[in-house]
Amino acid sequence: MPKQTFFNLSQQKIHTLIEAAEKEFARVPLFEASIANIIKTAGIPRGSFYQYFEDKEDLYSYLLEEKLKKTKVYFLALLRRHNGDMIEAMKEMYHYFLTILPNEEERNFLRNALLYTTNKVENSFTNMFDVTRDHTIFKEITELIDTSRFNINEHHELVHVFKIITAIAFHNFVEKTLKGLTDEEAIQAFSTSMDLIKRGIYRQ
Amino acid sequence: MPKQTFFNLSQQKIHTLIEAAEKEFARVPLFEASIANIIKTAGIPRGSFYQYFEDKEDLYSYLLEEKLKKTKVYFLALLRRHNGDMIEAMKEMYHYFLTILPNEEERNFLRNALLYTTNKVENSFTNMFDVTRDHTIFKEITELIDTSRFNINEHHELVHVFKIITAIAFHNFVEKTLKGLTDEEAIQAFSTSMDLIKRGIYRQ
DNA sequence: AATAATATATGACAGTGTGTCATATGTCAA
DNA sequence: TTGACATATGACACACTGTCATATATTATT
Repeated sequence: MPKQTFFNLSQQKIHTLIEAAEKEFARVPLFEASIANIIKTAGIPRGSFYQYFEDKEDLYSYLLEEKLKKTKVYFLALLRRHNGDMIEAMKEMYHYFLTILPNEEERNFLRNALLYTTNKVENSFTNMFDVTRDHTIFKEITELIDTSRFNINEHHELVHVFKIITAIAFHNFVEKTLKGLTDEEAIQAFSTSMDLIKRGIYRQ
Repeated sequence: MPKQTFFNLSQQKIHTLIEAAEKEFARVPLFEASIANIIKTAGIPRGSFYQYFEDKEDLYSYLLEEKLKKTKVYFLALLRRHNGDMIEAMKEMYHYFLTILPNEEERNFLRNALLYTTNKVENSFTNMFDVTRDHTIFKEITELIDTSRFNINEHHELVHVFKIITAIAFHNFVEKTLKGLTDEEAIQAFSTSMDLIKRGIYRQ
């Protein structure tokens, strides 16, 4: 978490800094990103950076979490729109990330995050469902989900269902990027996988 | 790929170098690993390292691929033992990685690989099934798998099934590590997920 | 055996980046 | 006006990387 000093900064300065950081993290993945570059772009002295943040990762985690928060909100909206059909909501989410994301920089940032810190991102997303962490959000989500649709015995299996769906979604995204699949191919592959787990992969 | 010069080295020297590298990559994830450390442990001059490898990643990828090769062979053996039941084979594989892996260093190496280069590892594993890459291995595997068990229409859906299973396995491993779950909890969670996708998550 | 051609070894060095710290400057309450 | 505290700044020590000129070994050629 950034230090209080950072949050005390003027809106203007915060904005400049975040812009500079996003640019750098869109250019290269975290491990290649350099503080030197960020402060050069933002026009602040080296010492100041360490006044605001612990280190590179501190700043990165902050940006990432902010983006994930928005993503979660968006997912909730999708869930509502699809009357609690988790899989349909996720399909649209996937589609959104592939084709509708606004600008190049945003897409590159996401790409770098997913390719090089997959576990961090995936886990943060998955944890939307984790009861032990945040009761309110869990309740909000589970209320939205149409569990009658699911073939589950106990309520806690719902968490597993969500994890399965996201694990597959992330896997597909990574594969798409690494193999250079087209958006259509990726969406098609994801749909196939979703259909498979819907109906079950073993014969009844 | 390491340069020819590396492979021309004496068995002794190769062994020392690999030992040193494995130690370093078990200590920290790739991005924190330092060549300086490896050459110090191996007792070779800096210049020599660059005579053998392109850079840090070159050496790392080589080690990882070697380990993955062995893993794939092991998985094939498991598949045979379980008469082509992919899910049972994967359950045992998961169990093997969690509890039977020989020594601490091996476990840490794996841990760092899976937490920080998940996509690389996961994809290499998944590609066992990729027809476009290596026909022979694909054939060998598909012949082992008892497809009659599966609820699939076309043969290519088999690839999806494998991807789904591995995606979930990797996800669970990462989650186990990050949340510090016990081996039993992790195996239990994985089993639950497998059972869910076997029977299908949607009501028929 | 002498020489040339080629492969390998070595460590000094320039370049780049990180995190720290002593010092300077600003802010605000007593 | 002063002191206490918060913030800003850039020089610096340290760590690591990749390269290159030079030294040495190996093999082929006459």
